[in-house]
Amino acid sequence: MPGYHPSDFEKKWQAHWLNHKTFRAANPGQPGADRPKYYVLDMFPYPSGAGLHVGHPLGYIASDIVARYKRHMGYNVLHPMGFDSFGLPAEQYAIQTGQHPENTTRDNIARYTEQLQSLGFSYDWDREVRTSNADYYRWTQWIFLQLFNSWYDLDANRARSLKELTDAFGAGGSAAVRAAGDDADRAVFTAGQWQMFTEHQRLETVAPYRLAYQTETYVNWCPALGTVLSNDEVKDGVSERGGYPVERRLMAQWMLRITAFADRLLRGLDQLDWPDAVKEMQRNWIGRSEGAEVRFALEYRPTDALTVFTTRPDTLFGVSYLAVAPEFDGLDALCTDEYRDAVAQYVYAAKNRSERDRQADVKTISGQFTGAYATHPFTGARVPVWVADYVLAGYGTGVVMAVPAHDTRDYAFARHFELPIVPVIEGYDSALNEAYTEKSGRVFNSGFLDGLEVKHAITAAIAELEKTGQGAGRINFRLRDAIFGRQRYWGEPLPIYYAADGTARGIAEKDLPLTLPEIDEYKPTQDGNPPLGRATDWKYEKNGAHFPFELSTMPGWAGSSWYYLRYMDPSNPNRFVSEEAEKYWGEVDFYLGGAEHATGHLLYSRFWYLFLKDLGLVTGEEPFRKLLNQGMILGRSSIVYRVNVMWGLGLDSIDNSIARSLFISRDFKERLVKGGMESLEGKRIIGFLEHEQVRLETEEFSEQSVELIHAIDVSTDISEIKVDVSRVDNDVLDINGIRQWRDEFNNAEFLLEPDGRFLCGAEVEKMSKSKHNVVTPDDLVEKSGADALRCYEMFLGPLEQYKPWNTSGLSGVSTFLRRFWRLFHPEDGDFALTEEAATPAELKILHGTIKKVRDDVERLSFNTVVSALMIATNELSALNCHKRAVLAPLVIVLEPYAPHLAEELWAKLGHAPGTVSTAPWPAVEEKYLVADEVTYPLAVNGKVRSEMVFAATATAPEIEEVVRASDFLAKYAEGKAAKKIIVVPGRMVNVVV
RNA sequence: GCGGAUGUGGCGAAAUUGGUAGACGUGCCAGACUUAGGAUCUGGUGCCGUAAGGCGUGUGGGUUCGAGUCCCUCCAUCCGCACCA
Repeated sequence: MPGYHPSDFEKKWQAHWLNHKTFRAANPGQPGADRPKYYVLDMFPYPSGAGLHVGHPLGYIASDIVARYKRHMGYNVLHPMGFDSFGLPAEQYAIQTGQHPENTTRDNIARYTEQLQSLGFSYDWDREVRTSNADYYRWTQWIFLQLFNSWYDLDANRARSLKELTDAFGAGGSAAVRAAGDDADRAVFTAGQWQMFTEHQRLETVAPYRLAYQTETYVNWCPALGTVLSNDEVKDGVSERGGYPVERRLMAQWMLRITAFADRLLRGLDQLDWPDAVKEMQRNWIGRSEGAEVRFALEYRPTDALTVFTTRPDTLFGVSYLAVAPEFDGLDALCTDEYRDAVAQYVYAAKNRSERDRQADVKTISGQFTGAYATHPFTGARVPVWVADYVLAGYGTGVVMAVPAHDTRDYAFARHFELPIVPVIEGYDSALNEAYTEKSGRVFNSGFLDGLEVKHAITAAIAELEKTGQGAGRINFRLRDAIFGRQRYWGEPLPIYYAADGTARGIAEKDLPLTLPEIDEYKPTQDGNPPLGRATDWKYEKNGAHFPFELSTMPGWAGSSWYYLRYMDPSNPNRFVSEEAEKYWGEVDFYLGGAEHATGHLLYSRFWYLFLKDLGLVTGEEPFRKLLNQGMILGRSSIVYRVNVMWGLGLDSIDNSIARSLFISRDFKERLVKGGMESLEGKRIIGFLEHEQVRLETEEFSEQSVELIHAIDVSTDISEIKVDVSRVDNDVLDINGIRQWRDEFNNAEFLLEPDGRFLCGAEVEKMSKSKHNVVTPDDLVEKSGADALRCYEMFLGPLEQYKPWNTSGLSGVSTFLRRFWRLFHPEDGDFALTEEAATPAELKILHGTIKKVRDDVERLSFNTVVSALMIATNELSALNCHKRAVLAPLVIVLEPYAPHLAEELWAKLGHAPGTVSTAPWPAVEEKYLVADEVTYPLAVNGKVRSEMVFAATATAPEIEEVVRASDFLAKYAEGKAAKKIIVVPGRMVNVVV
């Protein structure tokens, strides 16, 4: 039977592609690798139990279009897919059900794979990676070991191996190196002392230099999940996943020293072709700020000092107090006896306020004087030291110098505690009741800084601090080292064991992978250990002895920080990626994914890449050259409105005692809201009750009604119930369908619009099961085909935008594909094309379309391509064009968007199956692109007076001639002869008289 | 508060360098054809107005012969960060 039926061939081609490995990317040495490479990458999904909804494929479709387009352009395209398969949801499910996360993960991946394949993506499935496979995470563990065995040399500004560090220690002691990290944690020793160190001492000495290290730190502890969360996994004081409360807790944690790379991570952004929003977020997250470190000697212990970080050393003469964070280390020692108790009390209260409370109410000003005084480095004045919870322990030194006149928070604090406010920059006005925070103005009241502009005062102040040894210029970063351990099961085990002397050591490379042990339950142990504490035999065997393994596992972002490298050489047993493959594929040319990974995954990946580069393991500059964020497709929830009414048949039969619920169509709801609840009593509401075929009215009878139902009371507010969107079409509720959906609707009454329909309200929000607004691709593919869905998702609008899903528009692209099909099947019969030569009109359509599609894909404007193809199809239909010369090239142009249809037609055109994807992009013949005619505005002395149409091929002299000969000059230039005629090609003619 | 983005018909949107605003698609209206279907085809559809005509790209202003597009002002919505010294 003829006609366009995608189900006839879509599955066929998908199977063909899979069986023939049509989209296999060639690695160096394989046939095809001589072509230029192009690497198109999707952010791989976490395979959740819910499967894909229509929002998920949006980015995959776009990247697939780019991949397919690049194949036509002659590239060797790497376009892989895999699964980020370690993660919390599978673990939570495992805790609840006892199911091994491996099983649920495997099932979910199977479902994802099936759904992805039904959409016709051109992935090279041979390269699939799964982060939870031991073959994969062995290399995640291996990279961790490299981090564990490296340190960061500030002089060379790169990561280096520990061997080089210990060599340096042996030659020059601890003074021989400058390393990233906190020197306060590190021992000072000479080369001679190093030589005498035992192995244990050496390991202890080296530990605080490592790029993967353990430390006691305040972490976000989530009791409900039994694990530590990173800052970006905590939103508003609750966990991003699950929404459980999160508290601050001091714990020993594995950390990665990402801060060592802060400056390079910041500077690298400049050369990336990424959305500004993402780059800006990363800059913000890294938070570089220039300023100075200033030492304030303590009055009673002049050998000790409080060091502050400030970006405003120019305001030093305006300091009226110092403030330290409640968590500040030497706080207790700082206090005078008189104030010790009060301070302790304050600190206790401050610490017990949860992070959320502290953030929620920044307005409340609190603090406590410590009794201590420091000495001002320039004036020698006494500066009181306070403790205040507006000072953050984690930023700078945990101590600030307060300049109330020029800082909003200091100002509020000083007003509250009646501390002095000393203006030192012109611009402060005490009458305004606010600080003057502009970074401009002239300095006064400030000794040697007087008269300087802020900018110069900053340099001068720093110079003075450095001269007197009381401080120095300093650059501070907001970025914190990344916590790298999770107290949970479903993640990569850290390849670490603890030797008899208690030191943490990496396991030998030959013992990788360290595979997850089987355990009986996935919860933390009774005594609060991570789930791995349940494993029996979780011990490292070395020389016949057994040592305990680390119990925490890696965070979710470990595996995703390097997966794009594994795709290059996915099954290499000897190396995480071979040198040749890494060198060949290089950087990812085009990376597509959600903006939610802006500061997590995308920053960690860059960090790992820079680290691997320092070790000489990768050869590019950055992992992802070009990045694009696809927007989210939102659901359109359908809402029905329910009121409780008392009602009966006819006036006499009202049963006052029985309130029944009634579902009312949207318009009645609006009337009720407008008129208030009384309107059901006071005003006529006419509508049909669905199954009784009578009118519901109030007070007044209607002549047409056979039986009357009186609503006499509305006892409750209108309640809104979200209903399954698959039972709603264009806001019209399928009442029979909804009756079967839920019991509460089964015997419900529905008040209909006069035309007999029941309308739902709508709300646009994230797709989620609980809102019943999820639309899955499966039914749509089944009904309209994958090609239609692909085209439609692109047609929806600009890729980056957030947009609501609306299934009804799908019919438009279905029609387009059917029409395209018909160009090849005249009269909707058999495949038949004529061999006639194309007319100029047809060639104009053809070449215009080839160019338009090419240009639009190049500039990543995916939506306008669909329109262009629709217009071409409609125009060729109107011309009744069924010519091979015109239509064959269009099949290639269509292929990235509708690959199944293209394959089908390509085969019918007589080509070998599966070859359309590599057919060269048709050449554009420019001569067919020009317009027939162009309208020129005609102006006299720059004032437009008229317009004239010229042939598009008309030259400037020809146009001048026509203008001169026309009555234009006589009419608008009052007959004056033209001094000069200026022709702007395609734009305008200006006559100067 | 800081940073980023976006405002165009009933709806999704287009207009790539300033040059006929609203292409294309939905939705709606009318018609054709049909053993009424969520099929196909044709025409119409920015707003006001019977019409002539007028008004129209968030607001107000500016540059220009000409502004959705460039400049300034304000407003609204969304996203990210947020006591970062």
